[in-house]
Amino acid sequence: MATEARRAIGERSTRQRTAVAAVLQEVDDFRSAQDLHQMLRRKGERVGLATVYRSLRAMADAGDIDILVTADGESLYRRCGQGAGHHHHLVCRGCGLTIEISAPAVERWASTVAVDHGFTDAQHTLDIFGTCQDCVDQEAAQAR
Amino acid sequence: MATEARRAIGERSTRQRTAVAAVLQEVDDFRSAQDLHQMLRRKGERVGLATVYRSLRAMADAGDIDILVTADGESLYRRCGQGAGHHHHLVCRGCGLTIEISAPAVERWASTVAVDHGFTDAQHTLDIFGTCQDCVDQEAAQAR
DNA sequence: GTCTATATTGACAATCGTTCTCAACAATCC
DNA sequence: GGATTGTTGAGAACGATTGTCAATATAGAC
Repeated sequence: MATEARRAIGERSTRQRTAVAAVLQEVDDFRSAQDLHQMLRRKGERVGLATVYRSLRAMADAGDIDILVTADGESLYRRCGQGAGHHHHLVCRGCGLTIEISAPAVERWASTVAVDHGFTDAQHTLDIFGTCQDCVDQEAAQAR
Repeated sequence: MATEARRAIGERSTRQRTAVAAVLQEVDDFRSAQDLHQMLRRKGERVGLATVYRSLRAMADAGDIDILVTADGESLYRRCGQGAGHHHHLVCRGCGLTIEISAPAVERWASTVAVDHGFTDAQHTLDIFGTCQDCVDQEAAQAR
């Protein structure tokens, strides 16, 4: 019987978990779990969908990846700068291009707002969505 | 055959739609569609779940209510200050207490960030979650 | 008020992303 | 090698949301 505390998920290194981490390294933008599962299949990696979800959740809990919930409730995942700490995202609606943004001033503002209203343990979400230059150009080309 | 353009949903005023709007007036915080449906039933109003969803979507499209998507993908709805324009929320994780916040400086910042990176048609989401004073007090009382 | 056109409703099926179940499996430690 | 136990996979289950379509109610014309 173990005297140590219960181990967190992600203790063992397995082929599947390595594969999920690897495929996340290949893309720069946010992808859904289903997308990532498809990518793994195409690469010939045989990983169950449930395992993809479990691995992603474990990585998110460990702070190794970012999660972004879309307006229709789907969760998107993306690796983030190791140890980059808290940051936000500028995401292209067309191609998914994602740019990480730091905004210390906004952090301070959010913190102040919370304190001013008597709130403690404050966290916040902040993401900007738009259309990047490339996608604007493409749309213009297609409209022709 | 009508020569006019297709009418938007929400053209007619019905008992059901009035009921959904009324129940939204009774609460100050964000509620799920399922919650609101339950509240209607308890009040004796017989409104189908699908109709609740349709009404909420119509109101959201008209800009009469706010939508907030939780981390687990559920959509929450709340009436918002009529014509208050764009604003953000400070939400209590414990009781759901919601405070509307305006932050012109943040609006400008977000807009600038988007433009600087060549993004157009930018929108953003920004919400702060924390624990309000009342909930902190309650937790402290229970821990005793 | 009556009539008509049609927007709206409701019950239920269908969809979709995500989580659960549990027997089979494999990583780690001895 | 063998035991222990975290992990996996297939499919079922789940929950929120949307689609379907006949029945109904509303707004405006008469």
